[in-house]
Amino acid sequence: MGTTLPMSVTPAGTVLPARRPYHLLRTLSCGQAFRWRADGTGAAGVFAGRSIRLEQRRGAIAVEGLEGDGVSGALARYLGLDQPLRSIERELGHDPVLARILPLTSGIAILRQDPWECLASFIISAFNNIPKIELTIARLSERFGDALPGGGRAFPQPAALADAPARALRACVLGYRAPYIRSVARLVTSGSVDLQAPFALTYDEAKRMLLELPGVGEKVADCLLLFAYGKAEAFPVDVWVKRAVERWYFRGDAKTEREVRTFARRRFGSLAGYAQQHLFSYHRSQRTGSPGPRASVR
DNA sequence: ATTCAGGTGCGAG
DNA sequence: CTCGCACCTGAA
Repeated sequence: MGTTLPMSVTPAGTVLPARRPYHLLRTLSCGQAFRWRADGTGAAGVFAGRSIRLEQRRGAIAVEGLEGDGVSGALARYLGLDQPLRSIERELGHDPVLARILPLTSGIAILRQDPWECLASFIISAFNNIPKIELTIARLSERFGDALPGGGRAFPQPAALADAPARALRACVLGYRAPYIRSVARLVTSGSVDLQAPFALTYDEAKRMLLELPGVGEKVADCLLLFAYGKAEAFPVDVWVKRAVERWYFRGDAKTEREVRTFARRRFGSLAGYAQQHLFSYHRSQRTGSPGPRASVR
């Protein structure tokens, strides 16, 4: 899917075309990535070693901070601007539950994140809560990430974490996940694990490989397959999605994690990942009250 | 104080 | 192979 979308560069910055129903803030704030800071109209974060800010305005994404870097195409791909959301949501809308939810969650694309950052981030997410996940990743970046030209820090390179003293990792509130992070960092740094490999593998093959990594179980593996490797048939089952599926598809009857995953992949097929995002986003917004899927989650 | 939070790795049956 | 449980840590 190496798309080359048309784009334009103006003195004000770069502008990427975004087709309806693409929704930038919903995409960046539904738990796929943990470093974007929404600020009402847009979001600030790091991409390709630059601190940038994004803002959606009628059919386009305005980008500040990326002038002349020649990575606009890569950014468009990262943001999922090339994904046919209209037809995807039309298809998902055949499901009565999703048909009811979609008006509130429409426009969520699947990000194409860097595999390493995604791996480390979702290991950290295990048995954790979002504010603390964000805190941990922010501290790791501040302490171990490369300084960026426009201020801010990159997500830490594997090598930076591979050699990190246990004490320094503890200061980032990693808790019991610290050894997992250091282990995967060493595996990647040493070359014994190739994080590019899953791109060329099938969903099942790639999942089998990822499950070998310390700290990576079914849920984290599916997050990686979906958010980094573009395997849209992945359906990560976390506590929120499990509850949502039990409630809306099984009248509240308890199901095992495996049953939920099997059910979803069967029902939604190659679009299971999108279905998961809508279910997760909607259910979580209900539980946590406002601001809802449309706005930022601080 | 007790419970919960976007699970995973264990050992036991 | 399924099931039950401990687990860093901070906020409610």
